[in-house]
Amino acid sequence: MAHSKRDKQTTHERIVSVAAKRFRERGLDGIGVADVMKEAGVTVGGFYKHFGSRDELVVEALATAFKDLDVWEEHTEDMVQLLQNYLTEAHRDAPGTGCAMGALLGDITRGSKSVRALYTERVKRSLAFSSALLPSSQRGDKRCRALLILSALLGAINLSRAVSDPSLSREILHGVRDELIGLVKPANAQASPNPIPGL
Amino acid sequence: MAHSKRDKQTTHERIVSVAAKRFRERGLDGIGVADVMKEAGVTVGGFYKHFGSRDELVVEALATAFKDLDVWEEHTEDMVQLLQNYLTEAHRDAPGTGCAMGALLGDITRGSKSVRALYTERVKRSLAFSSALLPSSQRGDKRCRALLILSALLGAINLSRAVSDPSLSREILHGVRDELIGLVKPANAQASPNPIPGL
DNA sequence: ATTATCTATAGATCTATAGATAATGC
DNA sequence: ATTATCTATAGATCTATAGATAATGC
Repeated sequence: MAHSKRDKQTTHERIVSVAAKRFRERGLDGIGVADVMKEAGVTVGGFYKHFGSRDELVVEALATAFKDLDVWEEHTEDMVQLLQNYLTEAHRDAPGTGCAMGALLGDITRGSKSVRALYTERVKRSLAFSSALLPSSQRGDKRCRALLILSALLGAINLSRAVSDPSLSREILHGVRDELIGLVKPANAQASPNPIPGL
Repeated sequence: MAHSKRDKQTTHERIVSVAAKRFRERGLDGIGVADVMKEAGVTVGGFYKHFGSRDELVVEALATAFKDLDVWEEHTEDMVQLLQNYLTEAHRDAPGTGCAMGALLGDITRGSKSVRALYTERVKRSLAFSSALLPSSQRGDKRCRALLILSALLGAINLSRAVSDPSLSREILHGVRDELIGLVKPANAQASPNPIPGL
């Protein structure tokens, strides 16, 4: 026990990293500080030397979880690729390392002011990112299209995790994915603004 | 104290009714049995004469909350009407009496087997209902379109409740609503398979 | 001397149970 | 006599704090 200042920082990072994972898996109320500390390899007593309150950990963990989204966006080149990566069984089954906006969607409403503010900023960033990925020739407003896509992605990943029927879960992921791809794809014959006669 | 069998039944219904409202507002873990009993006008000690466990109350309350959806569906004549009623600020601000699929979306994943099974059945009913409302001439699969609409509705209502910026919240509701209406509308010039001349 | 972490526990909250009380209903 | 509800509490869990311990770092 009683290590250096440098060690304290890595301990702190370990605590936040464990929390960022477990909160996404079990919800913001789904794991207590004692269990987080234990999984980080320390005991509960030191917690308040690291955080002023439990909610401070929640805020830090949320910020850390959002970093995964920044990385995700950096590796995303177009909207179809984003849709194909987001709506997968692998993502559905790994909420702890997946999209925190999705994993915590339902928890945020009941969260603290700071938690909601942080989440709100992340939503704004995602909307800006999605808008920028959409083709400018798209009919209608790019902003509204981005709002629809974000809502559908968050709804579908949550729904696919909620239902207990595996084949329905798969159907949700693939159905919504294909439907959204159909909306953003450079529009083949079917959906052209100038319909080709006979189709 | 100590009323008739008839009174027990109405007490039971009052407990479930309070729970159906509060669970939607605060989540399945957001209110304890003591507070539910108190709001129903009884004390906590009688709880286990009404329910075998807390989870039994959750299941009954969920079933009761879903009855509001049955009523909603009965009063819904077309998809545009459904979208216009669902994605409103009034609905966003009244989760306790609103759509339970939306209010509890994020909680179900961590719910009991019975809770998830009940939720899953309700999702299946909603998908069948939405499919039936869609015009059969719609390009693409009606089933996939219904999956997209349900995901977008649940995602948007949750997102509008989560964000702390009121104007963003409004934008989500109205943007997704208009975008979905654009997808299902008997299609003006842009996307109609059988465009009516002059419309 | 300071401090990072430890053991121990206070105090709040929650589910579930035990036993008492006062009506109902054969 | 049965039973619907009551008061009271056991036992588990959780956040937060107090004080001890054993390293670090001036």
